[in-house]
Amino acid sequence: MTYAKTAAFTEEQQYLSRVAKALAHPARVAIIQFLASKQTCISGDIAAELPLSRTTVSQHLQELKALDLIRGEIDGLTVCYCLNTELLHKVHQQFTAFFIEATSGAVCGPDDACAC
Amino acid sequence: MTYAKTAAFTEEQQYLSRVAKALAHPARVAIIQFLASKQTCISGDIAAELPLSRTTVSQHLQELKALDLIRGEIDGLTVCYCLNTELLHKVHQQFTAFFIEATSGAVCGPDDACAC
DNA sequence: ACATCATGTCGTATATTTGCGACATACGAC
DNA sequence: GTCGTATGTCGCAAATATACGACATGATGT
Repeated sequence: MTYAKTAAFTEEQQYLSRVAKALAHPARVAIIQFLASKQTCISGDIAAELPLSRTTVSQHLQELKALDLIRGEIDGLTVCYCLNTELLHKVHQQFTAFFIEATSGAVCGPDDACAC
Repeated sequence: MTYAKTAAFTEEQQYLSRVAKALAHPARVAIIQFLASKQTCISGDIAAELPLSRTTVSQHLQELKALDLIRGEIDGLTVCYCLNTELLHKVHQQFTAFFIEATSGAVCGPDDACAC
């Protein structure tokens, strides 16, 4: 991303944007929703469900795994992916805090009406 | 992003990922927080607060404006940016729904323990 | 050991993002 | 009108992301 001056931003801002980037692709959103829809963890069936090649899905999985949003357990021949619900809960709280901070001000009206 | 088969994903997944991409950069998170911190809307002071050139900040503002997350009112010589709190509230609800869906399953334990 | 199946990794082509300088535009003061 | 200020737009270079074929790895069955 050419984050020239990354150090100039808050840790909170950087983490929030990293997680947001993880969700910044419909395939990754779909992967998380798919894992959530199955009560039991699923392996490479994920690739079969998405309109992408195994390679691409694998890369998306690695990105989600890099943030520890999902976990992968090797079960013999297949790999068992599942959501890290604890971390997802924390991330949810952080996003909520951000949105509450952003919506509490209530500066703009529905149409326009800037309070300047 | 080379969204080869974008049509293959849900509208919900696409919108969620678009908003996530808007938050996928610390500068844009910082911009939203900055606008939220000021009770009154601020113009190009945003550029002065960030370690980026006016040009770059302007581009980030355009990206946020493209999603209608922020609004810009021209006030003579300066432009008055403010948050679209209504939309932000809706987006917050959508994110919350997504995270609740993702965390309700509770598949993985804290350490590992896949239920496969 | 060997063949087979499920995954992951590497290399690569294309598309997008990021950042900024240079220019264009628009308003207000004179 | 002219000048100075505040923004936005264009164009370019470098960094990332995206997608996938080809190959490597690792476990299972015979």
